[in-house]
Amino acid sequence: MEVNCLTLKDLINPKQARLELAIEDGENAQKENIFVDRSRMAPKTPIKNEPIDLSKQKIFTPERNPITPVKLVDRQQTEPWTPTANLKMLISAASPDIRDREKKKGLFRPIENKDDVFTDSLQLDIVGDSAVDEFEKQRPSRKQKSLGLLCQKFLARYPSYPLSTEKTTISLDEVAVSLGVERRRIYDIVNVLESLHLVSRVAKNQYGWHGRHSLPKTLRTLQRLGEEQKYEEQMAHLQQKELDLMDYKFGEHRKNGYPDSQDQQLLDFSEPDYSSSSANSRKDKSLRIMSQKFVMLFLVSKTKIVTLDVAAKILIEESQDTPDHSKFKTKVRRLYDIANVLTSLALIKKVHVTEERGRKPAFKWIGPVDFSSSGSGGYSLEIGSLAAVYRQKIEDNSHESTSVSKRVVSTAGSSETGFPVDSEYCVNPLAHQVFSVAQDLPTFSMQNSLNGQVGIPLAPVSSDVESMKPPLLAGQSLVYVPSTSLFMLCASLREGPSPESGSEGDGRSSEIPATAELSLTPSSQKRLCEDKKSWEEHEPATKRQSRELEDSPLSLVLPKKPSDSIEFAPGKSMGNRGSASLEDTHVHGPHPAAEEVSGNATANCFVSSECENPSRNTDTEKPSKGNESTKEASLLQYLYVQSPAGLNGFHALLSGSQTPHSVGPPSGQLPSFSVPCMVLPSPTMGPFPVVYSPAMPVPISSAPGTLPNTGPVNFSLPGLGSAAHLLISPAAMINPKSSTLPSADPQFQGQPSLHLSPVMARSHNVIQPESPVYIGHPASVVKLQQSPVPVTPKSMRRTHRETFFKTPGSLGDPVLRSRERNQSRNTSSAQRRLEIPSSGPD
DNA sequence: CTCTCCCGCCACCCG
DNA sequence: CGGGTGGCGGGAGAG
Repeated sequence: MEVNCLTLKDLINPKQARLELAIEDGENAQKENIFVDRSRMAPKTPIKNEPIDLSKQKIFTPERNPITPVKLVDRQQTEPWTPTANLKMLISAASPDIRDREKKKGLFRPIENKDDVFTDSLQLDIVGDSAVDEFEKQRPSRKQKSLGLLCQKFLARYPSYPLSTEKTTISLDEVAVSLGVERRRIYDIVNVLESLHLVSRVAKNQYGWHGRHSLPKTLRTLQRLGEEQKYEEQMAHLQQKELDLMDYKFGEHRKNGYPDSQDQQLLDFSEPDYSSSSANSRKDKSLRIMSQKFVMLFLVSKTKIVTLDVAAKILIEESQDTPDHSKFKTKVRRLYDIANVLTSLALIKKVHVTEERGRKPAFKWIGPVDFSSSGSGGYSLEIGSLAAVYRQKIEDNSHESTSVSKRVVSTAGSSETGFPVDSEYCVNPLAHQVFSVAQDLPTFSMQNSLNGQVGIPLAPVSSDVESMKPPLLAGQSLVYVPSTSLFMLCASLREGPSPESGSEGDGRSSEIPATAELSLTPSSQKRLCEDKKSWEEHEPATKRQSRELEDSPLSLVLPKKPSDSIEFAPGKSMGNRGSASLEDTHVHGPHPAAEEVSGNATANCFVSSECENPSRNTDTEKPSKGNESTKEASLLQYLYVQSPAGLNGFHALLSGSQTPHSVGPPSGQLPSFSVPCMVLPSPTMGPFPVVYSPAMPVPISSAPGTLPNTGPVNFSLPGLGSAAHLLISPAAMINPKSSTLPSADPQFQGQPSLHLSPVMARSHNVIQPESPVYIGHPASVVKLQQSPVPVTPKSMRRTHRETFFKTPGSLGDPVLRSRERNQSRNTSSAQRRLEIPSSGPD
């Protein structure tokens, strides 16, 4: 009720309402960090504040950050109505229908306006005087209402990696109100999130927020399922067909007898982690299932690119729907909805695939890949049928000219992987891929690569690696193309495919039995769910964390922000060696520029040590590691590789001593490679050498616990400053994209960074802007730049937040606030509602 | 034009 | 039955 009042009030006098809110904020800010605060704070900490649309939004610029709250306030005061409000008014005036509609939605609208207002205000600041632009932006364009944006807002409310102890409940009503949308839209978001286990239904109108902790696991499961479903095959089949037939007729493929029957149930493993009683009674949950299948397609795809039409066709086939055009159309619509959510999760990114036929909308998986199915290795690619040769051109929307057209020959087994695309984005940089990439690199624009991010395959994906991996050569593993200022570091850790898989399976099994079992049957899946559930619910946080490590929240991590730059598994933060080591490293190494080598070595040592020490991988290791690492460091040997001509002065140091403990190629063919390596960029790159020391040897799967362990990758940039060091967890490297993208997706990435030490943050801040790696990504840059200051409160804050959950410093954090708010809400829904008015509408 | 996908009607289902 | 859910597809904005 009160909510209504509030909204009405707002409606009547938005400005006033806003002020009131502000006041309240001030009052309550400390106990309740509310959105309101957020909005105000936003200027300071843009990151959390606004969900940034990775793919779409270019609007946001660093400038925004500087904005001071004061200004914001002033502006608001001076401007009675926000542009958005005006716009809306105009619109409603113009259209009676709209007006009516507005009235109907009256309750929601106000809030929505508020949101818009804030957003607008920010934008305005950015834009400056250009009223026109402002207007344009102000207008509640379709984009502003897009599901993706909405989803980002939604996600912004919750921590990506909530503490295990903390249970966040999501009230659909509340969310809908606070986001100013109809509940219907929230369902769309929640359904997709639920399909990934980011949330689960707790009760009517109530969802539990789980965050991304289990995402890797879920993805792994989906990948496996996808493999079982032979989606890859199906996709290949469809693609091939398209080549052959311009007109695709539904039903043609069915004969293939792809397993479709099980899907429903299998996919249905989305059973909530919370023992949600009611949970999914919905008749079909098709959106959820669709979402899962869609994800599966990416996961099984070698290219990690899925065109909507193919996805739609596969889905239609499976659903046994009559393949009429309308169905197809509808499917595609749904896929867009799903894709929007997935995009806001930084799991996929939009691209276009150009084939003979023309350009097709598609999405590329940019999320974590380290979770790779590896384990069982069960399903080997037997895609002999794929022997289709097709040429695809993938364009990254984000940037103009660069499109790479590649010819992909998929021969049985190996070829598919060869997709340039992957390499392009470095999602899964395999040695061979790297090669191809290198050739193509010139064509890529920085942006592209950046968007895609730099990827270092720390944990080779078994599937991909196995079949395709060519022998690794020192030269191959690292590619640096100065000309484009794009540099890619690719190292594949494991060589022996077989060994890897085996090891992986073992390790994994040991660690996560449930996973191994996933298998095909629905029951198993359910089990999975249950396991997860129990796991989350009952398992001690510490244990859980350790496990999670494997899962790789890490992969998500790319340092958007200084603090974020290094993400560790959330759990890790607590005591994991990984984090500790990193910190130590930072502490030690930061100073001397000269340290490029020595310092790097040190850093590497740490990393390598981790790698070398299998034990560490397991949960056993701890902070103590730092010491050990140091010791070991001394032992490490590096091979200095002169920059190949092509590399333009890029230097690489490879540690020869290291041997992949877990993976250890039987013959030790490429032992040298498995080692962490240091890469020193040439002058081109700038003063700072980049050191990359992936814990290559450890296949993720093989040493699940270690995963994170793989050890952080160190990039040290002596030139930048004394302290400039970048440590990137291997996992992170794997999914550079995600990390990079994160900029768009502040919350996710930002939060994870538990371990960043101030130094780290500092260094990042300094470095990133300049570092080639980051250049391409506008968003990332922004974030990075956010805190030019050596140690930004923000970064610190985050760190604390993540690590300790709640700290004084974190107060300012919107996310945290929201989280807290939610928790408080949990207590009573009624209260929540009450709160909403005041706090909710930020 | 095509691509996207918002919007909200209305059918399901559950309590 | 009422209300929470969510399938579905018309139709319009964006490019």
